[in-house]
Amino acid sequence: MSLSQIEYFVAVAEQGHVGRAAAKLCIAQPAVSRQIRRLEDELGKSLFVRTPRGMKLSEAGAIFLRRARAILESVQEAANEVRGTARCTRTS
Amino acid sequence: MSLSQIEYFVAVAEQGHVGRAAAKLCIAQPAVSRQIRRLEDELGKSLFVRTPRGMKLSEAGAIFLRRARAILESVQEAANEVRGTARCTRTS
DNA sequence: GGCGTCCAATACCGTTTGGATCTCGCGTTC
DNA sequence: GAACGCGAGATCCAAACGGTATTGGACGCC
Repeated sequence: MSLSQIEYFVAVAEQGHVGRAAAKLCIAQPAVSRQIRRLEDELGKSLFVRTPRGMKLSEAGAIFLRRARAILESVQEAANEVRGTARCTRTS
Repeated sequence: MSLSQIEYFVAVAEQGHVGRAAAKLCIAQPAVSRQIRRLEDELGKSLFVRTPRGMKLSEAGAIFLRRARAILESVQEAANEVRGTARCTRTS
C-alpha cells in the first residue's frame, strides 16, 4: 500500500468516477484504475461497486475512506510540522 | 513521501544505525540510506545528526518520529479494519 | 435492432523508482 | 599507522508506475 494509492482512492471516492478523479489528479485514467485495483487486491476486499455509470463506495470502501482521509491529513501535518509550518491545519 | 520512507525512518530512529535498521528491514544499507536522504530532502530538514557512531535524531527528527509512528499505525489499523479484523488494535 | 456515448479494464511500451553490490571516505581504536 | 565500524556515493538491474491506444459492457437515442 502506498500513499498515492490512498490518495487516488479518496479522489475516486469523492468523484464517483475513475476518469473524473484522474482528471483532478492530473494523471491518466488507467493509472488510477490500476492503483485502485491493486489496493483492493492488497486489502482483499472490493472498495467500490462498479456500475455502468461510475464507481460507488462499497461498505468496506466507506470504512476505509474515513481512515484514508485521516492518514493523508496526518502526513500533511507531519510534513508541515517538520518544515516549521506547524501552526494551524492549513491544507495548502 | 512514501510509506516505506516513513517505515525506514522509524527503523533507523529506533536502531540508531542505518546498517542495523537495514538488517532489521531485510534490505541493503544503501537503500535505506537513500530513502532517508530523500525524505530529508523533501522535508527540507535533516532528520538525523550523522555521527561516526551512527545516526542520532535531530530535533526535527524527534518531532517527525511521533508523527511517523502514528501514521504507520493508522495505516495498519485501516487495513485491519477493512479486512474485517476490526476489533482491538492487535497488530497481527 | 443498430449506433454513438460513457464508463472502467486491459495490453503494451517507455520511463522512473527502488534495491543489490561494490567501493570510497571518515573517525575511532588499538 | 593499520584495522575496524559506520554512512554515503556510483553503477547495474528488476520491479513499479504512468501514458497511449484499445477493448468490452451498459445505456440512451434514432
